[in-house]
Amino acid sequence: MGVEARNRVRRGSGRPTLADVANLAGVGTITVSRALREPERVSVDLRQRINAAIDKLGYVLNPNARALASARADVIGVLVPSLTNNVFAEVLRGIHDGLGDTALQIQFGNTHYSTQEEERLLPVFLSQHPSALIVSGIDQTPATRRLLDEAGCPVVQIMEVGGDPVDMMVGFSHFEGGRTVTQHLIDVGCRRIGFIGARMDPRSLRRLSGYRAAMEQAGLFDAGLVTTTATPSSVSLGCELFRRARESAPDLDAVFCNNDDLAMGVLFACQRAGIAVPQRVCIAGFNDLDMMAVACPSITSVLTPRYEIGRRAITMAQDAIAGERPLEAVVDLGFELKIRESTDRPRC
Amino acid sequence: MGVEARNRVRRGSGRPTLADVANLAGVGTITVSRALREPERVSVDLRQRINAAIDKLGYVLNPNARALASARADVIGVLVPSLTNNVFAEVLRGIHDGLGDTALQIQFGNTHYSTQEEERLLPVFLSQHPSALIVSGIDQTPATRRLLDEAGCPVVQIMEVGGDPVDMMVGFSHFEGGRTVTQHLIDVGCRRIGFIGARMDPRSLRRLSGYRAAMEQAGLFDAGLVTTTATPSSVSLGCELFRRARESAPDLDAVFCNNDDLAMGVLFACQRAGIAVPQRVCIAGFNDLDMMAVACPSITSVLTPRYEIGRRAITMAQDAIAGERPLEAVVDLGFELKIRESTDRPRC
DNA sequence: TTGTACGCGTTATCAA
DNA sequence: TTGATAACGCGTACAA
Repeated sequence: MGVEARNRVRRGSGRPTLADVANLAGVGTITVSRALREPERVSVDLRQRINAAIDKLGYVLNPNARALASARADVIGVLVPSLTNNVFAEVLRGIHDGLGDTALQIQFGNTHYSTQEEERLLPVFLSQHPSALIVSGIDQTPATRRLLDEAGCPVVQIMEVGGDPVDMMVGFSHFEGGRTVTQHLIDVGCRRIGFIGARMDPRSLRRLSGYRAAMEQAGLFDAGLVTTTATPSSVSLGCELFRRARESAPDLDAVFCNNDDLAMGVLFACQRAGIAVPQRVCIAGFNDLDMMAVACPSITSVLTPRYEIGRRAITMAQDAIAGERPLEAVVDLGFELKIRESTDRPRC
Repeated sequence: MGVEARNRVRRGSGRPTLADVANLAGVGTITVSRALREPERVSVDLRQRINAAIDKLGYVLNPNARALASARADVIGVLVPSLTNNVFAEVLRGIHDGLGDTALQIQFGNTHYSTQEEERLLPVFLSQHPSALIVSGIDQTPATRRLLDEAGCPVVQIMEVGGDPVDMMVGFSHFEGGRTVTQHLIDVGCRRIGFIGARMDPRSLRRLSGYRAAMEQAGLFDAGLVTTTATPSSVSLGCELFRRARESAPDLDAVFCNNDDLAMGVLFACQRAGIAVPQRVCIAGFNDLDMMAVACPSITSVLTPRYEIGRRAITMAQDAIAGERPLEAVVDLGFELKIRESTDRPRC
C-alpha cells in the first residue's frame, strides 16, 4: 500500500504549530524554538522572518508540549490555607506583583487549613513538574515533608521562620509577635489580659504561646483568661468570643486578639455593652488591617509583612530557578507593633 | 550499526510512566490508560493487576502528556479582577467548593481590574486548551470578546447579568441593587442622599446608575451628592471620602456606599465627628460582609450571592463540559436588602 | 549559527 | 476486551 493510500488522520487542535511557523519562515523548527527562548542566538535576519510568520499565523506556543519535552513546566505551585483570609490574599498579591513580566504561571492550591488536604494536593502539583513550589507554614505531615524533600525543585516555606527548613523560608516569628503585644499590654498597666483566638491553626497557637510566655513571666497567667475556638475567624465571632471571655473572667481589663477581625468584633461588643475602650478594657489585634488605624477608637495591632512575604518568596523562587541560591536561605521579615488609642491608658 | 549499538539516551524525569506500569502488569499501555479513564471497559482481572502495579511503582499520570495527546487540559481557567477584594475571594471559595472531587484543576488569573491585562492574559490561558473558562463581568474588549467567542470551550461570565452573553452567565443586576438601596433611603425619609464610590469599575458604575435612577425619579438628584474616586476601596478611604462629601454637601442626611468597606469607614468618621447614626446621617453599604450585622450601629447593606455565583459558575461549566447545556444560559441570582440600625429612622 | 532525528508520556485509530 | 502503531507539538543531542 502506497504512502498516499494510507489515510493519515491528524488529531491536532487545528491551530498553527512550531512546524507551520518554520515552514512559512523557511527555517527549521529548532530555529523557531530558539528564536522564542533565546533570541540572541538566532541571526537578526531569521528572527525577523520568524516573527513575521508568527504574527501572520497567530501562533501561540503550546505549554503542554513544552513541558513534556523539557520535563519542566513554567509553573510555580502555591499552596495556601485560605483565599478569603485577607492575610493570604495579600500574600498572593505580593506573589503576583513580584512575578513581573516573566512567562511563569502561578498555580494556586487551597488547603483549607488542612494538612491532609495539603498532602492530597501536593502530588497533583508535583505531577506537573513545577519550576518551584511555595507552601505555607512549617507543619507539614511526614508524607508531605518527604514529597517536598524530593520535589526536585526549589521550595519556599512562607509565613513563619523556625523548624527545619525544607529549602528556603520567608516569614516572621508568630511567637515573638504574640509576646510583644502581650508585653505591651502589661506595660500599660493591664493585669487581667485575655487571649481570644479563632481557627487556632499552628500560627495562632504560636501567638498564643507568646502570650502565655509573657503572662507567665509577669506572674499573670491564668487559663481562665484564654478563650479559643476552632471556628474560622470573623468579626461577629469576635463579639461572641468576647462575651464568652467575660463570663469566665468578668474582671478582664484587656484583650489580645488572635487577629484583627476578632479585635474589631470585640470593639463592637464593647460599644454595645457600654464598656469604655481603652479606659475599662484595652484591645489589641494582629496583622494590622487597614481599618485598625481608622476605627473609633483606633486599635493597636501588629503589622505583619504579608505582602512582602509574597514578594520575597517569589523572588527567592525565581532566583533559585535561575540557579542563584540566596545568601540567606531563611529570611525573617519581622513585624511592627502599632500602638493606638485602644491601648492608650495612663500607666497605673 | 546494530540497534543495540545505538546508544539511546533517555531524557525523562526518571519517574515511572504508563509504559512502566504496563510492563509490570503485563499489559499494553493503552489498557493502563483505559483503566485510568474508563475502568468499566477493562476486565476486573487486568484492572486489579494494573492498580497493583500503579501502587507498587507510585505512578502518577503526567497531565502535560495527557493534555498534549488529547488536545485538552483538565483545567478550568478563572479570570478575576482582584484577589484581595473579599467579594472575589468568596467567589473563588464557591468555585473551589463546587469543584468537589473531580480531577479538574483551577487556574486563576488576576486582571487587576484592567481589560488590557485581561486581553493579555487570555491567550496564555487559551494556549493550554482549558476545558472551560470563567471570566468576570461583561465589559470585555473587542479582542477579548473575539477570543472568547472562538475559545472552543464553555465560557461562563460571572458577577453580572445583561449585555450579550458569550455563552453562559451567572450574576445579578448591580443597577437594581443600587436602585433598591437608594429607594429604601428615600422611603425612610432621607432627601440629601450622597453616593460614595471607590474604584469605579463597571459594576460600581452600574450601581451608581441605579442610585441616579432612583434619585431622579424622586426629583432628588444632585451631582454634588456624588463623590467618587478611582482609588481602590478601603475602610480608611471611606473616612476620607465622607469628609470630602460633607464639604460639597454639608446637609447630607444619608450615604449609599459603593461597598461595605467604605460604609464602615463612613461610620467611623461619623463616630469621630460626633455625627449620630442614623439620627443625623443614615448609612448603607453593599455586599453585606459579616461585620455589617454586628457593627455598632449595625449597617444596612445589600446581601450579594457571591459565594453562590462561584458555585453555580463551576457547576454550569462542569455540566457544559459533560455536554449538558443548562436550561437557562443566563442565571440571575438576585440580591437581598438587609435593613439594619444605620437606616432605622422614623419616617418624617 | 542552523538543522536532523528522535524522545518526552499519553491518547486516538483501527484491527484483532 | 485488548493491543500495535502513529500522532500530539516541542526540546535535546549531536552533527554540520
